[in-house]
Parts: sequence; C-alpha cells; structure tokens
Amino acid sequence: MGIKERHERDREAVSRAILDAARELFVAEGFQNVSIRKIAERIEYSPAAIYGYFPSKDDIFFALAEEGFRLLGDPAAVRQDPQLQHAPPIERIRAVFWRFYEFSREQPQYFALMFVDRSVPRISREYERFAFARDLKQHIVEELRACIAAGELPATLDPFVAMRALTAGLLGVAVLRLSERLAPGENSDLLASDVLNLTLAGLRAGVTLQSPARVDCPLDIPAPIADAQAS
Amino acid sequence: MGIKERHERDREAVSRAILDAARELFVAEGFQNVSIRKIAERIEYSPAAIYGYFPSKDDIFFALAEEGFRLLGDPAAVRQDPQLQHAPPIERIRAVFWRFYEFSREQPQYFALMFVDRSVPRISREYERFAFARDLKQHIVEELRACIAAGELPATLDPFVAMRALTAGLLGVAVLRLSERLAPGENSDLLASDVLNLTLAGLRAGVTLQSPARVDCPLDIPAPIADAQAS
DNA sequence: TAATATTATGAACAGTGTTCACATATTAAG
DNA sequence: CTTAATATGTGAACACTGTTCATAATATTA
Repeated sequence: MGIKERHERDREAVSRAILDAARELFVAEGFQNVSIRKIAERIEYSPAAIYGYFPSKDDIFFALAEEGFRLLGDPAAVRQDPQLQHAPPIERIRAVFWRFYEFSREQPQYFALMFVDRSVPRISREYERFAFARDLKQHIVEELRACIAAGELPATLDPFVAMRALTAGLLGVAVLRLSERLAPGENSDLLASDVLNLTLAGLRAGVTLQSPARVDCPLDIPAPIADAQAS
Repeated sequence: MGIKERHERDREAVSRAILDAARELFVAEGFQNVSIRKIAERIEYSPAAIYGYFPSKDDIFFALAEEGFRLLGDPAAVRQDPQLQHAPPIERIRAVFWRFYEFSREQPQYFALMFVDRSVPRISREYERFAFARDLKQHIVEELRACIAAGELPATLDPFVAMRALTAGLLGVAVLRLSERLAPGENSDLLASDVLNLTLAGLRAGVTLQSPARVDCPLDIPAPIADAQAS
C-alpha cells in the first residue's frame, strides 16, 4: 500500500514549499519582515494551513538554520578536497575559514540568521538537533591540532583558542559587511584575506595567550538551559 | 520672558523621559520587543503622545544611537588619559580597542544596536547626524599612524587597514558573546585580549596586506543614498 | 454508500506602528 | 477678565503581526 507513502510525500512537498517560500522571502526581505501571511500567500495556502506543518514561525527558522548548517557543513568536504588533500595543514585551515567567510557572502541571510542576528530564536533551544553543527567545530580543532603537529603552528598554541580567534576575526569582517559598516570603496574580501593572514601570522608568532583550553563542550552552541539575557 | 524657556524645558523633560524609558526597556527586553505602547505605559502617557516628540520609533533609536556613540566616544578621552599620555602609542591603541570591547560588555544593547543588529534602522540614513562618530574613527587612524611613526608598527602598514583588522577581531569576539555562541565556560574577556594581542602581533609581523589604503571617506558609515539590501 | 480520519479555512484574539479628528489645557491679545 | 490662538494629550481607528480554533471540505477506509 503506497498510499501512506504518497501522503508522506505530499506532506513533504508542502513542507518544502513552505521552507522554499520562507527562505526566498527571508533572503529578499529579512526574517523579521516576513510574515506567516506572506509565506502563505506565496504558496497559495491560508495562513493557518502553515501551522499544520510547522508549530510556529520560529520552527520554520530552525528548519532553515539546519539547512544552513548543512550548506556550510561542507568544510568537512573542503577537508577532503583532493586539491587540498596533500596541501600543508595550514592551507586547509585557510580554506576552511575562507569558506566560512565566503558563506557570509554567498548566503548572507543564512549567515546572519545563523551567526549574527539576535532577534531570531536561539539555536541553543534545539540542542540535540544541532549536534552535527557542533561536530563541525570539532573537526576544525582537529585540523588545527594537525597544524601544530606538523610544526606549522607553535606547540604552545591551544588549538581551541586558535579556532576562536580565527572565527572571531572573520566573523567580525562578515558583520562589518552585513551591517553595511564599510565605506563604499572598501573591499571586504581583501579585508577578510588580510584578517585571515594577520591572525595566522599572530598565531605563528607565538604570543602568550591567556584563554584556557576547553576540552569539554568545545562548541559554538551553549547548553540548552540558560536564557539569562531573555528577550 | 522665561515662559518659552520653561516650555522648552518641559518638552525636553518629556523627551528625556521617553528616551530613558525606551533605553531601559531596550536594555531589558531588546529593541524589537519594545513597543511604543510599552514606552507610553511606562511614562504614563498615551501611545499617540510619543509621536508629538519623536516622528517614529526609528527616530527614538537614532536618538539613543547618538547617545551610544557619545558614550563610546570617550576613546578620545582615553587618548587624553594622563596615565596613557606618555605611554607607548601601541599601548594607547590597545586601550582604545579594549575600550571598544568593554563597551560591548558594559552596554551590550547599545553595542548591538550600534554595531550588530540588522533589524534596526540603518544609521547611514542619518549621515550628517553621525558625522562626529566618523571623526572618532579618524582619530584612531591617527593613533595608528603615530605607532608607525614611532617604529612600533611596520612602515609598510596601512593604518586604515590596521584599524579595520583590529575592529573586525574585537567585533567578532563581541558578536560571539552577544549572540551567545560561546560555550558556558569560555571567557570572552580572555578571548578578546588574545585576539587583540594576536592581531597586533600579526601587524608587527609585517605580513603583506592586500587592502588598499583609503584616504577619502575612511569611516564606518557609508554614504546616505544606497539602500540596496533593503529590508 | 457510510463512517472516519486528514487537511484547509475563515474568523477571531491580542498584539504591533502609526494617524487623525477631537477635547483640553495653557498662553497671548484685546 | 474674557476671548482668541496655540500647543499638547487622547481615544478610536487602520492596517498590519503571530497564533488559535471551530467549522467545512476532502480523501481514505470499512
């Protein structure tokens, strides 16, 4: 009996239509400015119908954020890029973080939703769901560990701190770009490249860092409980 | 006749009450979650009354952003800090950017409104009004120029690029903190300090940078016309 | 064909930013 | 002191928002 299967396919199709419409509208108009009614109109359903597929507008965001992490998630693919397979580990680090920055260009709204926007439901609410995203961070730490093992970064360096520093730098450039704080002539790509090289040079220089290593929970997303700075 | 003066004082008092209420509510609940009605209720006025003082909710934000820039604006004061008066120029750079980061801690909502949030009216809409904020950036560039002149940074370094790199790094840390992307045990202060030292070390290392110098319009806020990524 | 489970809908609720005619003071002029 | 003029605050309303729910329509099963 393929009827139940077809039912599930139909549901999946509508669900996809909702997500596609929501994504397109978010990319075009920003999360805050997209209403359930607009999404409903786009897919020619009633606003209430959407609530048969997603319990809330927040949940539509979570579904899209998951897609976003999987889109970005191919730094794992970068890791297996044949061209980079036998490149120096430091080049792979460069590639991974460059991809992080490029993602902020290619998918600015995804990036903003995932890493910047504060008026968006906190991903930490869905702790389990985004476990795979935490694993990505762990991979990067391993790559950095490889750099240290290969002697391309000082042995005294904490790979977790290095990951944070690189993330912070490129995130900063991305935010400057996304929040339109760069002067008209400024090239954010060049700035991102400079920040990447600058931070790597700083890491190589072996300055004494203060941040303690974090072996446990070395990930972006905090534990699910706290919500101190509630909105 | 002090009657007109008293009138102006009265208006100023109500205006201040609105801003104070708005600021407190923004700090407590976030810009997006504060309604004109909530502000009105707080000051025991009708919602419509507020529109006699500010033409829109956006304009309340602009007024607060201006306050925020003036609060932060004391890196100019840092510049004249007697303790730093005869300190090496590089230490004054450190102080200025550390203050930038500290501001993100002490006034997280101000900081978010001014530098991060994208669901807030673009400051570039009020180009003239925030000219003084652009001057602050110029001061920092001058400080960096002094570092180069003093031989504490390479002569090949473009001070404007250096400013951007330092801004990006600390902005990144601030965003990591504000968007709650740090693991529970992570200390963002230490990370900020590390990023600051790391970037300075990178700058000292004299890596070849690509970003071209920008003598004209070397400021955060773009020209007032463009609004391509409209919401 | 009749009963049953899904699914979509219109209407409504409580909230939002904003506008506007109207009432209400407060000041200036006669 | 009374009257005209000028601000200033208000309630009601408009067009939105996210969300809920009883009802209607549909498709599947018996």
